[in-house]
Amino acid sequence: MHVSFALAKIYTYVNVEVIGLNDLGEFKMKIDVTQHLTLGAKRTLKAFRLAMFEALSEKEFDKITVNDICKKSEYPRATFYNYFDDKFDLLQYLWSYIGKDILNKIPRDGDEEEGLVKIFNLLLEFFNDHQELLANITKNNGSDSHLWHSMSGYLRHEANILVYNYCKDNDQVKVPVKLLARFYSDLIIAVLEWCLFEQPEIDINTADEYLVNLLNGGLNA
Amino acid sequence: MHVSFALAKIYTYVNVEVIGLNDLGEFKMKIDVTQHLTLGAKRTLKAFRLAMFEALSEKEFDKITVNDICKKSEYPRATFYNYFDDKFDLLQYLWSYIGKDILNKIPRDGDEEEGLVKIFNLLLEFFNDHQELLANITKNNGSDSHLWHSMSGYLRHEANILVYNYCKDNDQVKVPVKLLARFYSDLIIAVLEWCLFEQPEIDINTADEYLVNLLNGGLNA
DNA sequence: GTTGTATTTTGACAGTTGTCAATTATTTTA
DNA sequence: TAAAATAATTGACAACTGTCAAAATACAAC
Repeated sequence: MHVSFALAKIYTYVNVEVIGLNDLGEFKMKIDVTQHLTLGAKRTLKAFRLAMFEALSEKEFDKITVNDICKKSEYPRATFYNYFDDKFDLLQYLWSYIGKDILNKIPRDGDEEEGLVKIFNLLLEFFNDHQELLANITKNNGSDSHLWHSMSGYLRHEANILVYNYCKDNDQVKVPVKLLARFYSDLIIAVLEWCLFEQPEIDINTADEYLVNLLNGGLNA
Repeated sequence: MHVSFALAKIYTYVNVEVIGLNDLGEFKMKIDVTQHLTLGAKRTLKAFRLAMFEALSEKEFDKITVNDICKKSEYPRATFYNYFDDKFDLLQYLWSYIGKDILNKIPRDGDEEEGLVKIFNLLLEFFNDHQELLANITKNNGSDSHLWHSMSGYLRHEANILVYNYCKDNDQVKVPVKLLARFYSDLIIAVLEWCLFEQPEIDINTADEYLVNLLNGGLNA
C-alpha cells in the first residue's frame, strides 16, 4: 500500500513535472528544466547539484546515499524528494546540466556521415577537455558503473535526437529512420567508450577511422 | 560504516562466489552457476527463481520488494541475501537460467554475417515462441523498463561472446576485434528491440534485411 | 501594508534494505 | 554411529527510503 502509490502521486503544488516523452526514447526527470523556475527552486536545485558533484569525487555512486546529499546541501530529506525521485534522478539532472556544454556546439543539420563524425568528435573532445570529470565518473568504478551508464545513456539520447534530424529527410534508406538513428547513436557511444576506456591514448584520426569503417560496414573492411 | 563494507565482505562459508569477469564485458552475479551446488542450495535457488518469476507476472519490477520474494518463497530475508546481492542480482540469475534455452541452439563458429543473422533469428524466434514471457517482462512497463534493459543487457553480453568468437580470427578488419564485436552485438539488440516493440508484426525476412542493410553500412543503402 | 494564494520547506513515520552473530541442518570422517 | 566440519538458515538490528500533512515562506492583488 505504501509503495504501490509511489509513482501515481504527483506534487502538483510544486513547479515540477514529468518531461513528455519525445518519440526518440525515454529520458524522464521529475523536474522540468525547460519550465520557469523560481529563485528559491533554482537555489535549491543548485545546492543538490553541487552536493552530488562533490560527493561523486569522494566516493563511488553506489555508496552515496540521499542522506549524504542532504547533509552536504544542508536540506532535509523531504526537500530532496520534492525535486527528485531518487539519486538516479538527480544524476540525470546533473548530466543534462553538464550536457548543455556539449550540445550547444553541435550544428543542427548537414550531411549524415559528416554529422555523425562531428558529434563523435565533439564528445571525444569534451572528455579530453574535462579529464577530471571523467576521472570522477570512473573513480572507483570501471566503465561498467551505474554512473557511466547513466551518463552515456544521456549522451546516447541526445545524440539520437541530433542524428534523427540529420537523416529524417533521407528517403533513400532501406530501414526505418528511427531504427537508423538508433543504430547511429549506438555506434557513436560504442566507439566513444572504446576510445575512453580501452584505448585512451588513441589519436582522433584513428578514432574517426574506426567510426567511419564501422559505419560503412564492419565486414567489408 | 554500515554501507562501506557492503561489497568487501564475502560469505566464504557459503558456496557462492563472484564470476570472474571475462574480457568481453561485465556480468557479475553473486552465485556461480558453473560451480557445484548442493541439493539444499538448488532447492533454495529454485524457490527464489520461481518466486521472482511469479512476482513479475503480478506487478512491475520496480514495485517488487525483496520482502515480496521472501513471502512467496517462504524463506526469511537473510536467506535471500546469502544467495543474491539484491533483487537485480536475482533477475540476472533468472535471465541466465532462462537464457540457456536460447544459447544452446547457437553454432559456435562459422561465417561472420551468417553467424550474426543466425543469432538474431534465434533471439527473435525465442521471443515469438515465448510471447507470454515477453508480455510478463513488458507488462506495466514499456521497452524502457529496468526489466527489459536487464534482460537485453544479458542477451547483448551473450551475443557479444558468440560474435567475438566468429570474428576473432579475422585479421582483415580495420578496427579492433573487441570493438567490432561490441558493434555487432549492439546492432543485434537494436534490431531485436525494433522488431519486438516498434514493429511487432514484422516478418522475419524484412527483419533480416534491416539487419544486413545496417551491417553493410546504413548510409550507402 | 494587509489579505489571500501558491510555493517551498520540514519533521515524523511506516516500510525496505543489507548485515551479523548465533543457530540449525547436513555432510564427512573416524 | 558419534564427533567434527562444513553448509545453510534464521531473527534481530541499524541505516536508508519515500511519503504525508502541517508549517513556513514568498509573492501577488488590492
